Amino acid sequence: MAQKDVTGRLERMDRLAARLKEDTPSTVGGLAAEFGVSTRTISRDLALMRARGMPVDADRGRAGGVRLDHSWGVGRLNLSYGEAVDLLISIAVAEQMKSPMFLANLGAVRRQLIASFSPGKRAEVDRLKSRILVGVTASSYVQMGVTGPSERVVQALHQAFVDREMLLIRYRREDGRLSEREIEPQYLLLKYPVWYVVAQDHLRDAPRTFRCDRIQSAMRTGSRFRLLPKSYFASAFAQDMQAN
Amino acid sequence: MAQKDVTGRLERMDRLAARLKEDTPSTVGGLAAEFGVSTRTISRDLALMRARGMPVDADRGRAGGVRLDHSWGVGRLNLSYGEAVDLLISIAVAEQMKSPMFLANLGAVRRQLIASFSPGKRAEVDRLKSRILVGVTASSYVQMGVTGPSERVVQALHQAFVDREMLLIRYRREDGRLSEREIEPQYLLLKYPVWYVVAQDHLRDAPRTFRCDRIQSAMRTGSRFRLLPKSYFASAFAQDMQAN
DNA sequence: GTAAAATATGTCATATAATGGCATATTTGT
DNA sequence: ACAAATATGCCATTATATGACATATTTTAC
Repeated sequence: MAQKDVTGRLERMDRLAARLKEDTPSTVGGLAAEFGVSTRTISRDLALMRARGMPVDADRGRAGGVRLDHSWGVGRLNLSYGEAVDLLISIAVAEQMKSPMFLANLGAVRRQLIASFSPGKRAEVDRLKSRILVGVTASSYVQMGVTGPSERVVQALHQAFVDREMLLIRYRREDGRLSEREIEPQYLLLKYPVWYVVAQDHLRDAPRTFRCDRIQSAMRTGSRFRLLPKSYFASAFAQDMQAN
Repeated sequence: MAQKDVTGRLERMDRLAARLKEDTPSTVGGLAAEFGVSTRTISRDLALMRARGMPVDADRGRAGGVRLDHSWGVGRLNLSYGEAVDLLISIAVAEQMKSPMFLANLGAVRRQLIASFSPGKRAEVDRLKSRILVGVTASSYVQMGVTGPSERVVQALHQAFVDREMLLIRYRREDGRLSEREIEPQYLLLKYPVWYVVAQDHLRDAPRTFRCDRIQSAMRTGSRFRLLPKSYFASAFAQDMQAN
């Protein structure tokens, strides 16, 4: 049944940790029987886990037992760089959206997430975060005309924004006409529920703002651009210059 | 410098994993020197890490070396139950808000999070999630009058909602008058940016909806309530009965 | 095309660590 | 007072990890 070939102790400690997380009452004796080792060994394993920072609680005496402190590690996530960045930014955006329900514990998550980056990456993520702005909520008039943007467009825009890559887009202007442009997605602006791209437009060589749900298609070009200061786009941020 | 007393191999493997995550070029020989063990030992450690699921990549030949696959575990989070629940729910809400920027990778995070729960907890969280509804965005008229709800109120409400505890609130009605009530916070409804509590009101023994930012103070009572079906609150959800 | 630099894996003797079986101290509920 | 639990020390025994060496394989630089 149980595969015993993976190098005994590590394997057992993993299973022990998983077992403790289940939050069912356990005693050293019971665990020993379950894992087919002596109680002395389980005791030693638990001591080791404590030494390695797991808050293993134990009650002595009758009806005692071993538990994992309730505050600890029910969920253990292993995030790739992309996932970590998206999560961090989503939390930052949510916090700026001032609708604080369920955000109480997310500050702690954000801090943990930031701490897990190396200093270099941390600076990179900070820079990224500072390029996302949250403005006032869109007017009812604008909201009427909102259509969910296509998934493929969002995907391409997202990647290009993160990687600072130029983007070829087909854009439907307010008057309904289509135009094709090459843009540098410098900033993103959320006026819920609408996202805008604040970009340098290569067609006119001037700053312009695009509504994401009006972008018909987007293709990455592969060539990167240099960041321009917010002041260059001042007009785009008009009433929204509150954000960090 | 380095503490060698913690039980050799586990400690070394931890440090090795941390070292690989730093993403600086490494070779088996270099690591062996760094950790003061033989190359054979490092090789064995790496093999073990692979067996345990870490994607350790290796290039043979000149200028080869060992790396951690880029898709893997930059950020490692250890979430308490409360944090995991809040995160999960926030992601679920964000996904329902149909503003998909930066949500691309969050599906994967959500799945990982769900997988980390035991089946019992999972059912519990599902039930919780189904008690949160996302409706249409608030009208401009309503948005004008929005004030950020007090942090303490949100905290208490949040806890009471999660724990299904009755709540004593002081509520400022639309006409400005204050009233004191005992409510059962059964459902939460987000019409961005405003949260509503859909509750059973003990004062009138009838369903009522409260705007969170109008709640002046909230105090938990400690006694729990039983869930009522959505149909009981049908009127409250009027035009918003889209959500899960 | 060959040599050098890297990983990968096998084997064996040996050093080290893990284990079980005690014994004993301590806590705690009945 | 007793029983049931954790906590820890000690020691002989066993299992595992380690290093040294050997060899195969892959890749790049020259």
